[in-house]
Amino acid sequence: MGITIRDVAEASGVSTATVSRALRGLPNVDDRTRARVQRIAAELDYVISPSASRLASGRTGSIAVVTPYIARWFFSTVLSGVEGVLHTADMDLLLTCIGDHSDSRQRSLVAPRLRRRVDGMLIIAVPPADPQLQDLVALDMPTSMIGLTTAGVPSVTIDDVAAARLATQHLINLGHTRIGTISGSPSQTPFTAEFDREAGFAQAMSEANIQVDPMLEAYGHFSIEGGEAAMTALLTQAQPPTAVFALSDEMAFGALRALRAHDLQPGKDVSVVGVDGHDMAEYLGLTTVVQPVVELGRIAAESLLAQMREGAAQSESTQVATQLVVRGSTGPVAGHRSVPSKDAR
Amino acid sequence: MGITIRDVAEASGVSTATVSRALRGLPNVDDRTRARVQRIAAELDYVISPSASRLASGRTGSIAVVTPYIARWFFSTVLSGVEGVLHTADMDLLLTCIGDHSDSRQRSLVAPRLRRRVDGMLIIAVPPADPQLQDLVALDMPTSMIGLTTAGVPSVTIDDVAAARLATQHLINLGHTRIGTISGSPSQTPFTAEFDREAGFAQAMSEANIQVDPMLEAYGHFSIEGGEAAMTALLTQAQPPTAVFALSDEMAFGALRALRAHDLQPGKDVSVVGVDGHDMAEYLGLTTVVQPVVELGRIAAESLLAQMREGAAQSESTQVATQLVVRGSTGPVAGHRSVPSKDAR
DNA sequence: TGGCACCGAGGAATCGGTTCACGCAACGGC
DNA sequence: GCCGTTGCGTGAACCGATTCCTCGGTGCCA
Repeated sequence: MGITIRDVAEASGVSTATVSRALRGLPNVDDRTRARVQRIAAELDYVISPSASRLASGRTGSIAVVTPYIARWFFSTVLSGVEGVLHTADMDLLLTCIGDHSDSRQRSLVAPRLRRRVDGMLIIAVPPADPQLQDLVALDMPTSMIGLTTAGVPSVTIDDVAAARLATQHLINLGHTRIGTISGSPSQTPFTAEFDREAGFAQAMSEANIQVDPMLEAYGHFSIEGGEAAMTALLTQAQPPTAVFALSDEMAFGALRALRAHDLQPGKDVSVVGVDGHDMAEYLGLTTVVQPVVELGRIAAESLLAQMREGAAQSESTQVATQLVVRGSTGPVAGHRSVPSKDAR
Repeated sequence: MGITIRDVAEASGVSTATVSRALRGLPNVDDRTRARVQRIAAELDYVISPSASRLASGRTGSIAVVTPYIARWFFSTVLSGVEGVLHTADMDLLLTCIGDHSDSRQRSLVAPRLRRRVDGMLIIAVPPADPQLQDLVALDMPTSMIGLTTAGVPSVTIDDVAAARLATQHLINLGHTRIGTISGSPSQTPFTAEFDREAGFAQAMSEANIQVDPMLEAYGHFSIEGGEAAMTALLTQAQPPTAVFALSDEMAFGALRALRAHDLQPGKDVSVVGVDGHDMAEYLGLTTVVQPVVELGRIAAESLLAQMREGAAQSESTQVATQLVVRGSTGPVAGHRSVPSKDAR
């Protein structure tokens, strides 16, 4: 059925060893021999058997991408960046979702499955507390993490503290002092970003000597509906905030919707700022701190490949810059003269 | 280094053949023997080598998913459905993007790469005219397509003609007669869905004896910005439409935005209906024909697995039902008494 | 001219499972 | 008591590359 390396060897009158070397561009092959082998391989429509190659060499030529969600914006966008790099590097991309379809007893089956199957892993923003994460790290293979940091594992993230500060300072510069937050949830397993963004918010507030009002903290569970509910809760307070920092764009979207439902105008009656740079943020006129998500995936993939090439030597973590993009959803507090210069840093 | 099947065989005092059968649940193994082997394999922390297994058996245990986009809503959502099924079936999911990163000379490299690497393919909504598509089909392996039909290849789609009719009839029932369309583009390589949705629109119009005005056709390139531009173009006509059928939700989103920019109220001044059931449609109050996208992926994956099990025998194509979901973006034409009963079919 | 390094190439042992073709018992029916 | 099954297992031949070791030949230097 299939053409094997032996067929090519016979047809070109050399040994399989030479064919192997010729086709892979290894040295110790005469240029003319190499050319002939390549031509004959092409004529025969020879395709190498990955299984055999893997077995013999011990390398699988594939990378696992582990993610808690596939369809969510952040994750699929990262994934597209990853795929681009892996594709050009001629690596197979094995997609695995650590999700709820791994019911209780099935959980932690992901790690063993990956054992002899891939040469490296890319882990996208799994909550640090996820029990599967340890199993994965324990595999002790080249790994790079995205939007998630763990001791000893190289990672690519944004500076979430800085991003949150940027967003908060923007509101402060516009004169807001009653600033609410919409964060995830106190009970749910949090993402790394959640901690840091909360910390960044607190920092910015304390730097500006503004007291954080615990009444102005609401939980949006990182979803649109959650954000809407959270904003509604904030609006029905005795002293509602004049501005709100949502820890994610999706929650900010929900907040915008809640405002509309209350006949309030974003950026005028209440300001809303998010973090993420979601595709729809521009569409909805949301001011947000944009992170280069595709880039995150690309860098992590490149870094993983480098790590695999150079050996475990260079395991550095990277932080990518973010950028505040001001749109209509934020504006000066009533009766305040804005200080736009401060935002431009 | 690694524990091999031989180690397990020695430790349990049986041959490798028996270990292989015992661990894979094949017959001709005594229950007690099987239990012992399983226990010892677990104790030794034995993990089978996929490469060796693949080489020997000829099966790869992996499925390629080929898609033109990863980050776009439809594609990532389908993908998540696919992943769920493949994961539970214990199949590896190889993700490949047929994209622009395959520059001219690199193109069509996707198909040969897949040759001896996977047991089957899932192809998501590649434009039928894409030259790579033929190469893939020519591979002649178990395949299932999603949102795309090709002769001889089983596929899972919605009835796009019916979906478009549903959307159009909804507008007609509301009394609209000047109905515009926002479709892809006359020049761009079209998706299968594009043809059918246009056809469905035309059908519904002719059934209602409404003349289609060629002036009311605009091109939105299946993007938000495109949809916005298209709607703007429609609005600046001498006789703008009172309702618009957008061939995709994303274009409909753009249309809504254009309406807002012109201070027109969706569902009151101009009605807009889309097709897709995009996540954000509910958020934006868009009336749309919802297709069960995750389900599409699931069904296609299941069908592919069945096809691989039963041999090429049952290669049926499936059409999944859609549903009109009415929201605020559509409403009766000024001075019309709506006939809601007709929508309920 | 002898010795050495190097280049191009071949032989053959792996890599770690799968599976085919049997072997050996025990068992049941006639 | 004999023979045909049936159930469990074993041996060993693959699967199709990779790669280590070896080897002949050539050019270069001493």
